[in-house]
Amino acid sequence: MARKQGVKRKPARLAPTRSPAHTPAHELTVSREELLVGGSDREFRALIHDALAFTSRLEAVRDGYAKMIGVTGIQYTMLVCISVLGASQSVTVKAVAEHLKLSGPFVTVEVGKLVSMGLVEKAGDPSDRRKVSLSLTDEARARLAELAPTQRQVNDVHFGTLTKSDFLALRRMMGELVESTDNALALLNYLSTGAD
Amino acid sequence: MARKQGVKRKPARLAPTRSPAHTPAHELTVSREELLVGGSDREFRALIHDALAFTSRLEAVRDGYAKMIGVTGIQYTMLVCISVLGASQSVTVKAVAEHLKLSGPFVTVEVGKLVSMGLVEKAGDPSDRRKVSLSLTDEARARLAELAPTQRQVNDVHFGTLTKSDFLALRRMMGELVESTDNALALLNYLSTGAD
DNA sequence: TTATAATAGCTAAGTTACACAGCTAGCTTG
DNA sequence: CAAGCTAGCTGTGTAACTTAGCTATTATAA
Repeated sequence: MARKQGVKRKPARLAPTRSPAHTPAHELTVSREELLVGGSDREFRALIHDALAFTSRLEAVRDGYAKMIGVTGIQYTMLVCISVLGASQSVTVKAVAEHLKLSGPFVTVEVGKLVSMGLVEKAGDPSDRRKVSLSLTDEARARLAELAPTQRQVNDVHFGTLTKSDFLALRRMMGELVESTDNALALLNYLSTGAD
Repeated sequence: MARKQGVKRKPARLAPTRSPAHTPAHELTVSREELLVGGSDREFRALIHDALAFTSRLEAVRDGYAKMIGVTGIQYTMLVCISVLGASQSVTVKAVAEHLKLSGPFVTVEVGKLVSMGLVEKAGDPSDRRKVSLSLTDEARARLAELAPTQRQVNDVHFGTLTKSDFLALRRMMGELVESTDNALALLNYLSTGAD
């Protein structure tokens, strides 16, 4: 308030710190007994931390693949999404947006870039002319295909510690976690608006 | 080039699509037998998909907490980081950057905002005056603390499907996965520059 | 049949979360 | 004390989003 910045170029020397007296009494961030170890949520916090670190790296890997074929991370994701959805249905902008939980306009813009790069084709839907039907070009399919050997090597290293039963358990847990995630989000929304 | 935009308002009608003839022959993205089910990487892809969805939601939850105490997601993360690291050491900008794998300048800027919000204090380090020592203000600690009841409820729902042994297994796997992640990233980097 | 909603997509204009290059202040060492 | 290192800062750029609001088309109700 009283302090203006920009007046003096060199910042005032900071006062020396007092020693950190820290009462480490974090409050618990979970209460289910299954998730506490020795009454502490330390392991749980560590799990969250690791999970975040893990997928941040997962995204880094994805960005690497993306770069290899000359697109950005989200564009790569959209290419794969169009490829997957396209196997069973006509792919609209809206379908991509919903599947990736992105806004329609954002998909429009990024798909537009992919079109001008020659990686995606837009076709009108004869039955509903508001819709556009998205598909990969042969070029896009080729680029995706040439990534596969790299992906195999990288994934084999990345997931090299998992046993078969680890894999199956992880697969199951992730599925369950994703499902309960919407409930958690809804609860948070309720708590942060209704209550508080 | 030849095409100007803005000249015609209505875009040319798109040609109707050909039906999607899709050869679904995706190439495998893993080769370790432990990660294949019936010779297919479908389950593996689904796992990756779920993992990404899971942490995207985890981040949404985090953003929700952040909003409740009036900061952005990354600022909330930095507050928690300063709190955790501060319990055992003097926290520098660099320490936060390394722990969260962010660039130093980014931490500088965001911490600066937290300082002007009155949530973080910067103090000079008497033993090395290049360093600044970061700590939470009482206000910040109070805001974090008032979040805990919400977090407990949300996390109990979010992770309500995990049994104790699930939790422990997940914790172990995540730890392993995070470790091998650096190797995977290094391999990818090698493959995408050295080779290819 | 005409209003009138909906719906699909698009354009424009932000915002947030980052990174990198390059700078200065302070430390260290020959 | 000059060279070189390190911590932090400033400035600038980019990727990844969002919301508001528009148009074209389709569905619906009066």
